[in-house]
Amino acid sequence: VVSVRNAGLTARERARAELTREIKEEARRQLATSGADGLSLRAVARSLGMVSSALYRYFPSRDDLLTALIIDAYNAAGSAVKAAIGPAGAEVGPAGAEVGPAGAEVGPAGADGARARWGAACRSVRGWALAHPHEYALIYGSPIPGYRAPSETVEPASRVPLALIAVLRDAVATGEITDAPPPSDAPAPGALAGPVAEQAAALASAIAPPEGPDVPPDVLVRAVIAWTQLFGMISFELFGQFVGSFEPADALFEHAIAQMASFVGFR
Amino acid sequence: VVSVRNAGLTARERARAELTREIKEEARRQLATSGADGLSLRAVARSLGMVSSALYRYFPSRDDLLTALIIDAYNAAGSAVKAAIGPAGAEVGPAGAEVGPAGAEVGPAGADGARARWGAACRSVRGWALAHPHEYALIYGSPIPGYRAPSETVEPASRVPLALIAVLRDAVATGEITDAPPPSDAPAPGALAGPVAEQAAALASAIAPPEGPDVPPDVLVRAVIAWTQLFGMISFELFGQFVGSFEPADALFEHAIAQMASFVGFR
DNA sequence: TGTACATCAGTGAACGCGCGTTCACTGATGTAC
DNA sequence: TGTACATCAGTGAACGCGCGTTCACTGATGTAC
Repeated sequence: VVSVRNAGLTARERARAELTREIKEEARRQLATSGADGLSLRAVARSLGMVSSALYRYFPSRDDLLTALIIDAYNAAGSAVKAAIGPAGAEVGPAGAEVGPAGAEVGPAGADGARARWGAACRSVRGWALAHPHEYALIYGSPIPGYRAPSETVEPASRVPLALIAVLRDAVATGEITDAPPPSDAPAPGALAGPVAEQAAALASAIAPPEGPDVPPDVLVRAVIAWTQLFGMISFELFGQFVGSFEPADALFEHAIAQMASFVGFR
Repeated sequence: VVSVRNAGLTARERARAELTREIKEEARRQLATSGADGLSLRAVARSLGMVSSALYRYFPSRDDLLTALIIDAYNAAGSAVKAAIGPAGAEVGPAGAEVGPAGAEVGPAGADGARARWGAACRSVRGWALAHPHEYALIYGSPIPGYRAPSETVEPASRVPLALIAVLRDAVATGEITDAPPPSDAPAPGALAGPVAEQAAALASAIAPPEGPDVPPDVLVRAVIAWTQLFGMISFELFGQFVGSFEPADALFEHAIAQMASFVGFR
């Protein structure tokens, strides 16, 4: 019986899918109190009214359960960002790169302008992190001692960065981002140094779509800086480094997002 | 017997100080393999050739040992930064704030200019983090489940930020930092919004020295953004988010430090 | 300077607990003819 | 449509392990007179 979607699933298969979901859900709940490496198969089984050995029908080991949670978390974060930035922007043809940095006011990329989409992406990362702090810690916090992430986590981990890059690419295509370094008076510190330029160029061409313009290395590097700023700020907020100064941090985030968007070069 | 320094210490006292040090050292070593919440008193005792109950003569509980490690880590990070920025800059008198943002090339604050000191501070944080990744994770990584940091950790935790602020203050005093927001063409996104302005002003006056100029809120907020950028980038490097793109990250760090120094307003 | 007593460091056994994983098993669900 | 067999989910007991903390104890180090 080849099943399409859900209908053709046998009772056993449906039960298995359901229980797999419930196990992960309960495990996520326990992350909150015990942290990643306090996660206990026995405790999860107990909460589900099962015997601990039964879980081995669903996950061959504790680490595999952890891997599943990590992949889910990356996917959830990626989906949040993708939903925030909306559909892919203007589908420019292969030769759309010559718009120049002094375009009109309204960028035609997607429903919103590129700057707004970038801001929405940043906000959505923070929003997801605040709503799921333990899953955030799972993927962006300290590594779990004794756990080696298998290669299946690599692709999910790239979803957020790729979504951000998509915004960059659209912005470059529509001229909503200025290629030149941000107007700093001193000429020296703004220029891309050797190794960074190489790494950025390599990355830019690795992620270049089959057709359409590249993201210039300058832009890419500035975006990486903004990206690390965002995650640093989220980590500080979640992990308590702001207590007594910038808490609540909502306003600080809005300010930082705007500043860093300008820094990246968004018009 | 009132002891001065080390001389007047009794043999018992010296032995106790020595063993306390060794226990913490061994515990730090174990952080590397087991992580913070895998830290085991029994394992530490075993490595030291003692029986586990003996440790209770030195630390009343596992959490107290953790607290000691956390305080040590904060202090070590703080010392690294303080050593990097060198002696406090130009000791300007109470009315040294009127230098204006268009000063001369060579800033007379300390041995180096303020921009160089800021850069050195950033580099020293990263250097310390790379040399002590597990202690970095202990204080700046995900919170340890079930552990509540006692209030004694608050003061050590403030050492790094206070050191950075000292650089800012010196720079403001000597006019090595431009108060105006970084030259962004759009006027709106650069301005400080309501709540951030208030939080920044409150913080600025809370940390103001008895005499001498304040750090303007704009500068403070931009420095916070740069500060979170630095820690975000360090965390990404240590926790493995850069693998395959910007690794090794030395050049990226140098570039980011320069860019963010300009962003903060350092001349 | 020497003795009597108090303080302290470290021992070893024990309490009570939780963990991941394996294994032989029972009973239900699915499949092939 | 019904039967025989294979697959799978869940059980319960067990293995071997490690943990934090307490407690009564021995022996060494320090202190007061």
